[in-house]
Amino acid sequence: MPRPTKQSPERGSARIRLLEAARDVVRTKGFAATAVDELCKSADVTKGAFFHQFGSKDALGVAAAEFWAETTSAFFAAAPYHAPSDPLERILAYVAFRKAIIAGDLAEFTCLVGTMAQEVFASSPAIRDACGRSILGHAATLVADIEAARRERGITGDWTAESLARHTQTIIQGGFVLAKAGNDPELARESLDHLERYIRHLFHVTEEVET
Amino acid sequence: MPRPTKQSPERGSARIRLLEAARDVVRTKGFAATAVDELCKSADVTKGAFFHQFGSKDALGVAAAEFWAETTSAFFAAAPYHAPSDPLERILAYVAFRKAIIAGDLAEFTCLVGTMAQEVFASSPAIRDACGRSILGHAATLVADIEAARRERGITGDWTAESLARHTQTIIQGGFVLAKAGNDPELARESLDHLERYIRHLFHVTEEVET
DNA sequence: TGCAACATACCATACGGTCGGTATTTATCA
DNA sequence: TGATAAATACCGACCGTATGGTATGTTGCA
Repeated sequence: MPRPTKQSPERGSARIRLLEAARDVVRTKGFAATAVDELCKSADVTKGAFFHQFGSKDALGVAAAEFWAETTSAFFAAAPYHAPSDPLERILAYVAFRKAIIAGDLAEFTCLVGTMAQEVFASSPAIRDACGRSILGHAATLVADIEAARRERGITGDWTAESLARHTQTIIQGGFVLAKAGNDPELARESLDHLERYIRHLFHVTEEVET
Repeated sequence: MPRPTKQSPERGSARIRLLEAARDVVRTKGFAATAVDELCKSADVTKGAFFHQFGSKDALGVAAAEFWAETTSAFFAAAPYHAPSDPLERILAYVAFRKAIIAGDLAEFTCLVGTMAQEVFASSPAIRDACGRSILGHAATLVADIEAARRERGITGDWTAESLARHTQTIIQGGFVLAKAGNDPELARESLDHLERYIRHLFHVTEEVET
């Protein structure tokens, strides 16, 4: 419920500015190492505003995970990989898109909720669950295309569309871990190449897919 | 250089006890959220001993990552997956072994250095690099078998043994992230099933491998 | 007039780290 | 061999700061 005023047009945006600051700072330093004061400074907001908007640092964590889920789902919904008419092509375009957006600084393309989940899975169930909903919710957006591709091409096998969708997220998240540990984004990209190869294998397509 | 005495036989083990405590506590709470005092209490050691052994909390982090690298490499060197005479079978046995040891509490089977790397990749290059060496060093232990299997079976393709070895670690690390986020170890196991299927595909083996 | 949205000063505690001191082992040398 | 010096391993009280959180006041709109 932000409310801008005439004298200070920035007023009311404190919540969103804090969520954006959390997204940027926490992705870089982790949740525990990020101080509330630091977020306030980064968002140019006072501590009073912080604790007015979020009752606690934990609540900010939950809100940040939900904010992440909202913004990323909007981002991926608008992404160009949905364009192909063939569902398998859409899936492969998704993988290519995920690979393409791995660029620049590590903290810019890695995943907020994946990082937070690793840190707080035991100490803060609320944050953990919000992270889980974000990751698994995103995985769920891939299921329909996988199932459609499977039906269309008469693919059988002892795997489910849901599990393959989650597997893509496993590889993306794991790629981020390797990229951070090795300080090299290429480590994340190369695993997406393996994922693409795996998917082509599953659907018996070794070359380019034609509609 | 620990040195036990007659009066206190526990003496000298402070360093190792601290490293073991770090392994257990940091895996559960993360590095930043783990206080030095807490490690001392958990290891039944005084703060003086801590800062005598490790000049700083950061140095403890580096030592913990190196300790992890040493203990895990000994663990995997002694593991039964090396038994098969066929290299491809050894690789598949490795994947099966990684799947088998995913049991019990999340903090018991997840990876210390993967967790730490995510947290400190930007704030502590020393810890990050130690984590990177542990993960990539472990990946390197798989390369020889992958190359042997490839040679033996005349497999070609636009992928390298090194990259496939790293890909296995991507899937393991990513599986841990999903397992934590979803609070369900099965999420890690199911991705290892996909990895097994992928490897079989790569080597044109769809059923059991016979020597 | 009431209430949401701040702002500011303040607080108790927890944190990483320091420091002077002691006990025990090891190296040195007459 | 025995006295002694040097070094290692450890103890525990203390320190300055940073931290999450609170209490109280102010502003501006409905």
